[in-house]
Amino acid sequence: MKVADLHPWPKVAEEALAIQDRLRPLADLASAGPRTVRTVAGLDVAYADDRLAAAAVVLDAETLEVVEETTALDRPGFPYVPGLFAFRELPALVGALRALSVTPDLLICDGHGLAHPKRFGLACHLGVLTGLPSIGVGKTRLVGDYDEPGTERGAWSPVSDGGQVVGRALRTQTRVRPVFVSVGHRADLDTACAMTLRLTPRYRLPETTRRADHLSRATLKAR
DNA sequence: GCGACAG
DNA sequence: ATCTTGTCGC
Repeated sequence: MKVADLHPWPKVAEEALAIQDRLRPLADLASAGPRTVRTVAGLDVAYADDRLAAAAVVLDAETLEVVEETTALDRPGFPYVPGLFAFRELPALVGALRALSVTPDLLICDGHGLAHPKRFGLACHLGVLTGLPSIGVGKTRLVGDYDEPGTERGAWSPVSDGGQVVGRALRTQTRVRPVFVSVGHRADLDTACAMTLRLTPRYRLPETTRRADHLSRATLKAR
């Protein structure tokens, strides 16, 4: 699939922050989620020494069967800095997405979207770059306060930051710690949570990110 | 000055 | 993210 060019890529935090400020207005956080979601793409990155491997796995949203999977190798071009995480993984992720022959209906990112200090996490950034609906499903909180949701699968509670609801703590498995769902681009929070639940029939994390996680690690070992 | 801090 | 042994449980 086609993805907008990244250049110029920032080298330091100051430049990265400027890019976030410039792209933030382009994120569509208001419109309703896609009407029909037939395919969903999971994305993840694995690290080793001075290398990283990104993987994109497209699943049939109905059967959860693999439709296509791609990978891309890269070198760390930016350090890990909370809030600027996207600048570390985006190049590799975009590489994997460009290798895809199909265009997924929704992107499931391993990290946050709106639930970010500048309201422009990885999911927003990737959504703007691809123009595709995207959501963020993180394993831990980055910003915001929230009450522990009920113990049953499906229970959730809002995550608020600066007097604004930026996402939800969603229980995907009964008595298992929740995941953090937030909007990225062209998707609403209800749809994001509904999709997350559809993708977690058995485990805490979406089947999409689990598959992408395995593939990225295997790719790193293979070379 | 002391915590908090996606992966 | 990654480094790591054993251990509890299906």
